[in-house]
Amino acid sequence: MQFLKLPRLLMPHMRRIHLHSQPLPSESTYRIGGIDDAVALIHRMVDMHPLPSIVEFTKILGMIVKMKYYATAINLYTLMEYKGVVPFTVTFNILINCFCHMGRMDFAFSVMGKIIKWGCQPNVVTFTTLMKGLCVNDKMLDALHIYNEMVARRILFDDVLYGTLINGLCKSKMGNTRAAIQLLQKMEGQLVKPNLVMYNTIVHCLCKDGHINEARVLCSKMIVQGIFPDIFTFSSLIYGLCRAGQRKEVRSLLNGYCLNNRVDEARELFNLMIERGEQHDIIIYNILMNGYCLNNKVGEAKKLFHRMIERGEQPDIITYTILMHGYCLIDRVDEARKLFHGMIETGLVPDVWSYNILIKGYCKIERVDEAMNVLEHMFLTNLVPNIITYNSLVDGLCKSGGISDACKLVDEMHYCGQPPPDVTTYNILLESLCRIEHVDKAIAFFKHLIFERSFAPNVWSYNILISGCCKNRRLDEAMNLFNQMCFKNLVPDIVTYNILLDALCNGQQLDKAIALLKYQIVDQGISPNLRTYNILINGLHKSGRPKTARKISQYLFIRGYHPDVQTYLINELCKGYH
DNA sequence: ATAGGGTTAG
Repeated sequence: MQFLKLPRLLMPHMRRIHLHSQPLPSESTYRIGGIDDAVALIHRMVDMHPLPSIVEFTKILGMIVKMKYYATAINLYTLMEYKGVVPFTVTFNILINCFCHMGRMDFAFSVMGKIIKWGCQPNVVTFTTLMKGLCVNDKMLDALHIYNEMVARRILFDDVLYGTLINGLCKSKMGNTRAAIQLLQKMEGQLVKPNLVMYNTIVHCLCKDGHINEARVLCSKMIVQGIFPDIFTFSSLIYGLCRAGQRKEVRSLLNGYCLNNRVDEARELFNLMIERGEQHDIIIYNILMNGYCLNNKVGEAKKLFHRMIERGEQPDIITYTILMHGYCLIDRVDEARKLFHGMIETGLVPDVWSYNILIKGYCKIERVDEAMNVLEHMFLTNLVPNIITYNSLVDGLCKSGGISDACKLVDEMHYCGQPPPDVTTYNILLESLCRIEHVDKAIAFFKHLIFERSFAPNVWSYNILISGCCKNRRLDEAMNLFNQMCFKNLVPDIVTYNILLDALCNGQQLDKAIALLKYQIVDQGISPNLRTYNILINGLHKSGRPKTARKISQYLFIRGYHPDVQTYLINELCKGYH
């Protein structure tokens, strides 16, 4: 792995900068140790007579950008221009890159005007930089427009431009991986050929989205073309196989785990890699171990853990956290704790994340006192808990019946605020109030929060209260809350509608439920989920209307919504949840 | 040689 880690060690500040063109009287080489050195150097250079060449200035600006000091780079450029340094295209490209990273696409575009003003020509790099900026700032349509603009200006595309575009397509909110694949296919007969970066980009996206089979097809294609998978390709595939079949919403409902049998395929791939002597590293071990943990095979994960140590790989903090999480998922928190101490013994310093896993674990098995002890331990080591730490504790306190302690903790957060409570903190309390105490108390507390603590409720907050009202058969109040949330421009989601549908079905108002489904859910473009299906069909069957149930099934089916065997199974598992 | 694409895990 030395090979891969090397570039990371070669940080910009380790480089030496040579001012061959205009040496200073005393020395011709500067050591740039950090951002301060770079800034100081530019300040000295702008006052030299004659001025050093623009190439030297641009080199240093480039280093500053690599250190991610975008605003600094821009300020220094302004100083340079003021002192009479004449920029060229490369300098402008750096500026555009800075503005893109700062999310200021308006300024990035204004640099284009500057380029023309200074008599320079934008080149393929200029456009690639702009395109990347538009992609990451979620303006994919404008990015495609850049592409057309380049065609009009007859600027030749190169592999980096295509790589940028492919990545943009894959990651855009439209999730257009298919378009990216099409673009790749179109390139095959062209001058610029698809390369490893482009394939890896698409394979990674396909795997993340769970389209593991398509990713494999693409891998075969790249091999046929003589492009061989590297460590990134393998890690994407292994990650994809570990997560295959795991639906995010279900995973969260089932407290993080959901079974699939493709982890074994992931392991086969891993073994294949090792047999072939491919490069592999700690990250691949971590991905696979996490796959085992999420699929209820902590034992396998632990075996892998020992194996990696035998092979001379040093587990890192993430390795330990993954294993700890695995044990917490099956409620073996003491095992997680042992690992935690083992980690400290090897000289690793636990971070907030690893503490949070332990705290969450103790809360889940209702040993909140020990969770609080862990919090104390965090304070002792001068680690600052984050909002997840506190929210886990608040939830734990609520679930073990200590709602008043939970309120106390939230008050502390509110008054001494490091960190202050967020909307999730309050939602946890509201949910608990609805469940344990009374919905009236929850609503009163809700109002208090809005007026006294300028609480900004979200859709989830309303869902909690609406559900609370419905469970107490107070449909009118539920509808009032529903209207209130719409009035606040909060858009009800499928969870909101499922709550209402459930209430209508329970209140024998099935025709209203059907109208809600047709005119407020489907017509508004909201996708019904499995739960929606189940609520309605069950409701209709219970009311002795099997014909209507079939009609509704058909209605949903022809619109592309249909449950399969697995979804029914999941529905059964998730009963009682919305 | 100064500018632009994929950095995967909790």
